[in-house]
Amino acid sequence: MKAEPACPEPPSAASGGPVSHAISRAARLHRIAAGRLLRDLGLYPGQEFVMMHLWDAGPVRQSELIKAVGLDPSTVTKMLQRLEQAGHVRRCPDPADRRAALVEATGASCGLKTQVEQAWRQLEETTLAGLDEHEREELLRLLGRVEGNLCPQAREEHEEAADAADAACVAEV
Amino acid sequence: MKAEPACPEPPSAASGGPVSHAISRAARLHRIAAGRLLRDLGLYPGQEFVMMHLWDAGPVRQSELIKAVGLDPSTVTKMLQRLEQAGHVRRCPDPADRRAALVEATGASCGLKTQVEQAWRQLEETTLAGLDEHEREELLRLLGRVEGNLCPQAREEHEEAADAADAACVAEV
DNA sequence: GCGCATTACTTGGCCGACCAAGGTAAAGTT
DNA sequence: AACTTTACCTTGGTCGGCCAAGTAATGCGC
Repeated sequence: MKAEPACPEPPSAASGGPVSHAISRAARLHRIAAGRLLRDLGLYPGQEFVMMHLWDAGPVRQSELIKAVGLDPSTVTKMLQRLEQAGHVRRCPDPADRRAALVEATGASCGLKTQVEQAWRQLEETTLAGLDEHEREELLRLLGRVEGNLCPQAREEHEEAADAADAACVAEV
Repeated sequence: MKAEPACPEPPSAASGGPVSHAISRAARLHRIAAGRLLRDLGLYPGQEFVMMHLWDAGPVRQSELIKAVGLDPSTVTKMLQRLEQAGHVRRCPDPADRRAALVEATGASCGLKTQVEQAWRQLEETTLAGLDEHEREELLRLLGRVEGNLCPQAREEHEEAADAADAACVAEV
């Protein structure tokens, strides 16, 4: 055995935001689990989203892909470079717009599609084991709300209310 | 305006696992939001967990810290190197065990504590805006279940049932 | 037609995070 | 006492992911 995620027990310091902590941790474990399943397929966690979109959208402009997965453009660029090098993806310049690039999944990646979907279903089931249909829907609904709360670009008003003096601090000998 | 996370609308391809998708996306947005708040404090997302533990646990062995945050040892090592260089953390060899290292937050980092807690509270509130107390508890409970499902080290039986032939695939001209 | 903003992507840099492999010191065995 | 295992940490490499800045082509106003 190696690192053993180990499920760091009830987080002593859930002090500030218990839900925030829970989100981070659950997501990390989820990503690791996804990574394990994907690894055997030759994909790295994160790439599934790109491939999935390409598989069921066909050739698309890179900009559209970026919008679809919601990642930073630079992230997608690098990911595509690696996916291309791995043979999962092909890119060619858009004849209609010379600054744009068209991206599509290669035929070779086709076989992966089924496997990735299978893995993804398995991950879903593992993740939600022991939850009934109602709970799953509720979780989905709540996560949707969270997503909605977090993404609105309008987050200008930072509301800096930093006033409280610093309390006693241990450490520092 | 720059990238604008943009909240990529109802994910066309939520096909396989809707909840898994929701977790990934919500977590990513959450992390970005955390990053924005933390950035002004001179911390990078992820480091908060380490600092929080150090603040309310005092000097600890690195191994204990690793167990507490549940990250890979190498991740913590590098993070500590950066935190040390930034002056947030101090490390010294454990006199009782020469292979171990003791870690503690520096006095300078003390002022940060309050601010981080404040930021973390704000993040929690932003994340959960519009959810009543019952919904928050429910979300926390469900995330806890997910965490439990995902972390059990016993994930030996991979259950490879890859049999279905690959379906039709578009792309590839 | 010319200049300027927009759009589309790339490059470089930095971090968190993983895995794999290594080195050293303590604990357990024989 | 010598050997083996285990624990603790580090190094190196690779990825996803962000930001900031840069390049190139398009479109718009004039």
